[in-house]
Amino acid sequence: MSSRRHDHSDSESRRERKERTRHALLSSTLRLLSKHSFESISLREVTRESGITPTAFYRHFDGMEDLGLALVDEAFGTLHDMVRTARSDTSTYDDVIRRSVQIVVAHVREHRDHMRFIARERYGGIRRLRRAIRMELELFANELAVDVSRFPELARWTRADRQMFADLLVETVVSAVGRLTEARREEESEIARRIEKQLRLVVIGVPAWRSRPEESISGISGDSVSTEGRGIESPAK
Amino acid sequence: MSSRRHDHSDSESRRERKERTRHALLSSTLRLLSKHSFESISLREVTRESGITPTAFYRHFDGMEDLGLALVDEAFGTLHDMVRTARSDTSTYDDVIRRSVQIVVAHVREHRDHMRFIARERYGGIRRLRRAIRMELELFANELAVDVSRFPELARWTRADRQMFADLLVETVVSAVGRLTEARREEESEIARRIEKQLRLVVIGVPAWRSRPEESISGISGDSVSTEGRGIESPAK
DNA sequence: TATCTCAGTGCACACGCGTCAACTGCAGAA
DNA sequence: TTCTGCAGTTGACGCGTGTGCACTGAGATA
Repeated sequence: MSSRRHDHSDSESRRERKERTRHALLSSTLRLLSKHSFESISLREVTRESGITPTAFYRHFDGMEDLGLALVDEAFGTLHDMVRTARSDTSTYDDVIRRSVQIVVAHVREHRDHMRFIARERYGGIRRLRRAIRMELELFANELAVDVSRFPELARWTRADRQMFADLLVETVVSAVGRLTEARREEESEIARRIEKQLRLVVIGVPAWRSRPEESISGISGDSVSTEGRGIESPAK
Repeated sequence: MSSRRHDHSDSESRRERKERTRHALLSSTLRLLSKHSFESISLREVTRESGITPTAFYRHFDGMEDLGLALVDEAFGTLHDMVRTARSDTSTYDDVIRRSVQIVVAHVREHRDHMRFIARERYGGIRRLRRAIRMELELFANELAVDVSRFPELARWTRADRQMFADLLVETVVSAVGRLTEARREEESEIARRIEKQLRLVVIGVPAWRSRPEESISGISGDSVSTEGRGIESPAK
């Protein structure tokens, strides 16, 4: 793990040192992000926090936007690991939802800064960052949409409906993650409880789902049957 | 609409002129917000865009944060009007969801900048702004939670469960609003269609809902019954 | 009419910013 | 052992920033 080529290695190789500085830049930025939006963080602030001079920054990144994209990679890297774990665990628990929520909460605890970065900059001021984050989240939703086909109920759905279902789940979780990253420790379990309920409510609607004709959104079509008698009742009066 | 006190009013009163400048500051900021996060917009930029000198800014606001809070008021002002309209319309349509989505889409079209401001700065870098926006959204959710008690099914729920239900609806809509504000006109109807489906899926789960004991989140409790046989089936194998 | 109020101006200040060109010193290749 | 590549430094640049102070001029008041 330490010898490069033959040996004599004493402290650190050149590559290692560079990697260490790069990492310092990333994690300094992450730290600053707990108080400020990415766009309002300056290159100089980051280097100051990392203990290097401003100009040395360019040995690692083209500019702040480039660093931001690297941050997206990093954050989603650990996230993917998490999801892989969650998925393999899944089969051993019959309450998929509860277990998943626990895993998410644990992940937020361990990677709070990464998760905050994702939850925030998804709506942030820098286009390319927003796009990159959204794309990754869409990717998750797509995988999930395929994944849930394992359930017979959902296998009967159209692909589009499964997509919309997965999208709802992902969006709900990401919103909750956003709150979690700002919550104090003792608020976490309350948020966790609520998101678990919300997911459960969504899932519970699955067997009753019946897709509708697609073209009737514009409001011109006459079809206006409410929830088709399977859903909620009409107001008391 | 024009005479102040007796008459002679020619062009504009002092108050009117001041109000006009104030509004210019707000709407300039709103315009700048389409490309940048609030925190990264400078006071000078705003005044430049409004056609006044930087120092005149302070005749209207203490600083940018103060202006931001005024923007929250403004944005939620029009939003409240919208919701009031939506609520009164409700009784005449039996598809509440479809109608509500239409109203939201229309509102986003007409107040795109306000809605983008809300959707973005809800996760933005300035604490007080985030807090103010969240508080207003919570208020909406609370009202909605009370409102849905009109439906017999939901009247039987616990208050906490209605709250979590309203919260899910609000969160889902706000997320969609965030996407809508960035969508091109021809993408709008697709987003609208999806959010309508998502709301419908959530609502369709309502009759099947049964609340659970609250204390079992920590994962120690032995209760691990999945969806109580009412929800989704187990994986195929 | 004369006087007061106050939204907006002009100028100046100290400071933080991103980036440039020239450099230093050391790890690794020859 | 010498040479080279490159992470990091130094110092300077022109520019944008928030804010303080003294001001102006027109609308409101008396």
